Amino acid sequence: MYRRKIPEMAITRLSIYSRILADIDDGRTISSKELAELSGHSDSQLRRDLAYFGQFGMPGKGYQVKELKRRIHGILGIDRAWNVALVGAGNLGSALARYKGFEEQGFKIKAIFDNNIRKIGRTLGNITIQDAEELGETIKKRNIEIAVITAPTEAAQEVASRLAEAGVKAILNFAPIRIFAPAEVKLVNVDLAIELENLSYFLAKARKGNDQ
Amino acid sequence: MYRRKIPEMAITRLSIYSRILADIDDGRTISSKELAELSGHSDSQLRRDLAYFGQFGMPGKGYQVKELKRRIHGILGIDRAWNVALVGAGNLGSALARYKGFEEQGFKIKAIFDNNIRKIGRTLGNITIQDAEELGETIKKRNIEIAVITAPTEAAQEVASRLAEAGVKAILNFAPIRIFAPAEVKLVNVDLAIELENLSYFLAKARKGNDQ
DNA sequence: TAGATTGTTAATCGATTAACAATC
DNA sequence: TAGATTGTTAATCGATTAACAATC
Repeated sequence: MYRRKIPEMAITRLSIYSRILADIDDGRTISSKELAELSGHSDSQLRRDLAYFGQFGMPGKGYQVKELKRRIHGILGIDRAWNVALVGAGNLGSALARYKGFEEQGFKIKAIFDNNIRKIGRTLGNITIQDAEELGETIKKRNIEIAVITAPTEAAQEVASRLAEAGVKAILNFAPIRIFAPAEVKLVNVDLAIELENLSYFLAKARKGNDQ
Repeated sequence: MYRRKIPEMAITRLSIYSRILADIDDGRTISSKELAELSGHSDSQLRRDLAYFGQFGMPGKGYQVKELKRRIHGILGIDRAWNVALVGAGNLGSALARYKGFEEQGFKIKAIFDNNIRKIGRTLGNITIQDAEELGETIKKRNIEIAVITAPTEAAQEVASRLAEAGVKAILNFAPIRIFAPAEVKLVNVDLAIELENLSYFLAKARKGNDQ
């Protein structure tokens, strides 16, 4: 086992392997070749990705599916539940609050905040929307470590700062703006406009007659 | 101007530069150093990203903001409007349909499909939800080139195949599954669970006492 | 002209792939 | 044992960074 800097993409791929493994029987073994093909990567890369974290397989046999799942879940931190707060109960926030997939993966929404007086007190997926003023106190009280920002662009930085101050350790930001957080807070951005622009770039390029 | 393979990340960064430039006055010039700082990259990288597409600046002066915006918009294909279809009018689909940001960037939702009889005929952000059966015909009739899949996981591959067959050129897939499309269809996946798992990986690592 | 800043090359860095000895 | 497949090294590939001649 040798630990260097681990490429972020390797973590993303571990999530993908884990997704594929979920549909595979615990009792059997699987080779790096088979699992790699199912997930759209090379066997070489899969073995390399796993090697960052130790030895998992049996030469000549492959990987014990049950054990491999367990190890990958441990690495990804999804062998336990995480408490999550959602800030911003607009369209996207509401959709995420109702999305079953999070709960299934162990991400439990424990608080939802908004500053719109008409939304405060209503419930969303059986969580009561709270006044954003209560953010700091609630986050501490409910041991919330992950926050999802679905607030409007103008409010995003202020929200991020307050989340960091309240002790949140990781932020998933959907506001289309660069936000700053202390170095100890892990920040990931999901920007839907950027994804669409990626598509339109390819379309425009194809139109101009370049080689894909 | 020299054209090699252009890193996908360079395109993502162009979107970010474009976002920053939107708030900057058309009349002035801006140096690679200033724009790079505002967007969180290096000046060297910014010049490199632009260089893939030609010469934009004036040595000694910097870039004319108005012209730079125009060129980047052209590269990204956001100097025109694109017709978009949304497949799946559930929570996420509804949120995206109501999201103003798309329209502003020139991504115009021209059709929404679902196969739930109770949803068909209702409207979402002034588009009438249509029966998914009408997908092929409608896509052709309305010149839709981009589709967004917000259908359930089980339906995603079938939807993608029908979209490709109908002539869609690019697909943004929100279903947490690997889908296949013909090589000429550009496919981008946005997977919320993977993003959250990226966060939990870092949290779990920090817990185990490793260096961030 | 002197100062500033580009566009581009060459050097560096990091990630992926190929190959294979070790091992079941 | 023969065949299969791992874990890891070395080679390759690609992206980022540093440096600077060209230019305004």
